[in-house]
Amino acid sequence: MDAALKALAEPRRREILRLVWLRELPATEIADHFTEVTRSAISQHLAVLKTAGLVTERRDGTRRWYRADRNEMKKLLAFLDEFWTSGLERLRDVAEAAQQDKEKR
Amino acid sequence: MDAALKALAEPRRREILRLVWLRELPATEIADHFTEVTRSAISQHLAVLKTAGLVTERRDGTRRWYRADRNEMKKLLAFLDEFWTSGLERLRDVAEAAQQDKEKR
DNA sequence: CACTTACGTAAGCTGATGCTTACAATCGTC
DNA sequence: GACGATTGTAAGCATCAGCTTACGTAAGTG
Repeated sequence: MDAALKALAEPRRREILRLVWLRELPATEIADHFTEVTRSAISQHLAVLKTAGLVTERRDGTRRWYRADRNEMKKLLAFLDEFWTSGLERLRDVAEAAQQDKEKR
Repeated sequence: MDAALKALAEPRRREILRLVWLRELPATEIADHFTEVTRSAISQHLAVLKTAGLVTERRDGTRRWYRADRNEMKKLLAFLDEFWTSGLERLRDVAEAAQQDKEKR
């Protein structure tokens, strides 16, 4: 989850994720979309996305097909959403802080 | 928005954001929550969060009070959500890719 | 006006990260 | 089995990011 967030912090990787969001693509074809960077760089980005769980790899002969693992993105959204929803839970911490304030004075 | 995502990729900054999510806190008090890092480091993290628009700063005498700007997080959630919802829009790209495939063969 | 408190910031170190240029490995084809 | 295609990977480099220490600054306090 932490890895997913870090992976998404990179614009190039977000672009890759967009490419394989709705369709499966072989590595070369993904790399072809990026004219300013080497195929090797894209390969490394794909590795990061894969270990972050954001894409899956399927081997077929000499090709490797990549596709977005939407489930991981779903988890990420849930995690960030937690910042909102579980605010109530953190009221405990607020209470503690208020107590500490009191003790300080 | 890009900056916000990068800012959130750092665990320490997420922790800070949690601290000021529901209440306003002065810089020193925020730093006190982190025993493994210097106050200076936290100050720098706060600067990052601020330029990313994730927190706001309010000066009062010698103190600076920080608080989460939930609006920015909302924008971020909307952006990530777009990965899901506007999948249809990207069908255009899929169609283009299919066309290119055809031409290749 | 000295002194303290509450902070930001400049300088420098170090490890991570994105990139390129080799090279290696695997699979299909002739 | 040689060869081209498709891909990962190792090595090296430059830049970035997080950290510390040291210093600067502005506002309260005696």
